[in-house]
Amino acid sequence: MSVSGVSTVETRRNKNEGRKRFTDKQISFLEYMFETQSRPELRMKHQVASKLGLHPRQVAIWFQNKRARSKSRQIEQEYNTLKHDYETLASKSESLKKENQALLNQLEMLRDVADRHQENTRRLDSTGNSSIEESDDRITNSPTKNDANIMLESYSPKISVPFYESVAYFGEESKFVDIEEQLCSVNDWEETTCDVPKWWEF
Amino acid sequence: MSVSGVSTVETRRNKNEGRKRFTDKQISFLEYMFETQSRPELRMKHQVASKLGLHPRQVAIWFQNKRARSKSRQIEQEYNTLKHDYETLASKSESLKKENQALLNQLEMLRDVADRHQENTRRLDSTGNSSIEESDDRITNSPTKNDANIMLESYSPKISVPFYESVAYFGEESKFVDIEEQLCSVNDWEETTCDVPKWWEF
DNA sequence: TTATAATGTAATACG
DNA sequence: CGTATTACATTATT
Repeated sequence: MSVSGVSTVETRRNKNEGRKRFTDKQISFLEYMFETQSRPELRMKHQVASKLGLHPRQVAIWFQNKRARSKSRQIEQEYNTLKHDYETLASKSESLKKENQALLNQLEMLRDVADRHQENTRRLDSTGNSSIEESDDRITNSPTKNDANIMLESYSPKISVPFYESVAYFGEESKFVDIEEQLCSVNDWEETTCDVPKWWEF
Repeated sequence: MSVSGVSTVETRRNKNEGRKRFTDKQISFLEYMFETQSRPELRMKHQVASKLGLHPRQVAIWFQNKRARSKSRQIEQEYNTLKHDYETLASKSESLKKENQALLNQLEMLRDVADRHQENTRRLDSTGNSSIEESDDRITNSPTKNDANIMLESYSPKISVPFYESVAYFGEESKFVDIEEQLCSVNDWEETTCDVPKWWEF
C-alpha cells in the first residue's frame, strides 16, 4: 500500500469526482446557520448534514471555507472604508493647507502695512518729538501709543520666521513625507512660540 | 532530456493521480516561468507540461490559481500601503491643524493690540485734530499714517469670521466627517475670501 | 493527542 | 480567461 510512508494513499476514496455544487436550498440553509453560528458544534453539524443530505465532513469544510471567505471580504471592506477615510482626510488636509496659506498671507500683509505705518510714524516723530522711548511699557499691562510698533517689530523676527519654516515642510503633493521630520518641526515650533516670552505679554 | 514521449502518464495514471501536491522542482520551475510570463501561451504551457511531466491542463490551472493568489496578495499589499499613507497624512493634517490654530491666535492678538492702539490714537486725535479722513488713500498705492487702522477695521468683520467658521468644521477626532460638508465649507470660504475685495488692495 | 483556526493548493463549475 | 467554490492538506496553536 503506502510505498512511501508520507503519502496517504487512499486513492479510491480520494477521488474528487463526486464534487458537485450544492443546491440553492442547501446553501441558503447553510448561510442561515452561519449567521446564527459561524462555528457550530459537532452535534449541529451532524444535524445540518442529515437535514441537507450531505456528509458531516462536507458541512464542516463548508463552514471552514465560509469563515475564510468571510474574513477575506471583511478585509476588503476594511480596505474600502480606509480608502474612503483617506480621501476624506486628504480633502480636509487640502483645506487646511489652503487656509494656512491664506492666514500666512494675512500676516504678511499685516506686517507690510505695519512697516509702512511705522515708517510714517517715525517720519512724523522726527519732525516734532525725536525721543525714542524704550520705556517700561513692556512690563506694564496698560497699552501705550506705541503698542503696534513694539508688537510688529518683535513679530517679524521671532514669530514669522518659524512659521514659514514649518510650512515649508508640506510642499505640493508629497504623499510620502517622513513623519519624524514633521513631528520635529512641530515640536521645534511649539518650543519657539510657547517657551519663549510672547511679544503680546508686556 | 527531451522525454517528449506522450505516453509517460497514460497507463499509470493511478500513481500520478495519488500525488496531489507538485514537487518542489515542479513548483520552482513554474514560479520561474510565472515571473517571466504570468500568462503563457498555449504552446508554452504544453512545453512546460511535458518538461515537468504534468498535463497541460494542470499547468493551465496552476497558472490560473497562481494569478488569483497573486492578486489577493497584491490587494493586501495595497491595503498596507494605504494604511501607512493614511497615518502619514493624519500626522500631517494634525500639524496643519495646530499651525492653523496658532496662526489664528496670532491674528487675534494682532487685532486686539491694534484695537488698543487705535483707541489711544483716537484719544490723542481728539485733543488735537478731530477730522477723520475718508480720503482717497485707498486707491493710491502709497501708504499713509492711517493704514494700520483701516486695515484692521476691515479685517475684523470680513476676514476673521469666515476663517473661524471653516475651522470649526474640523473638530477633534472626527474620522468620519461627511466629505460633502467639507467641500462646501471650503468652497464657501474661497468665495468669501477670493471673490470679495481684499482689504489690503486699497 | 485531539480539535481547529489559518493558510495553501489542486481541481471544478460557471459566466 | 477570471471568479467562486469544493475538497483536501499542512502548519500552528491550545
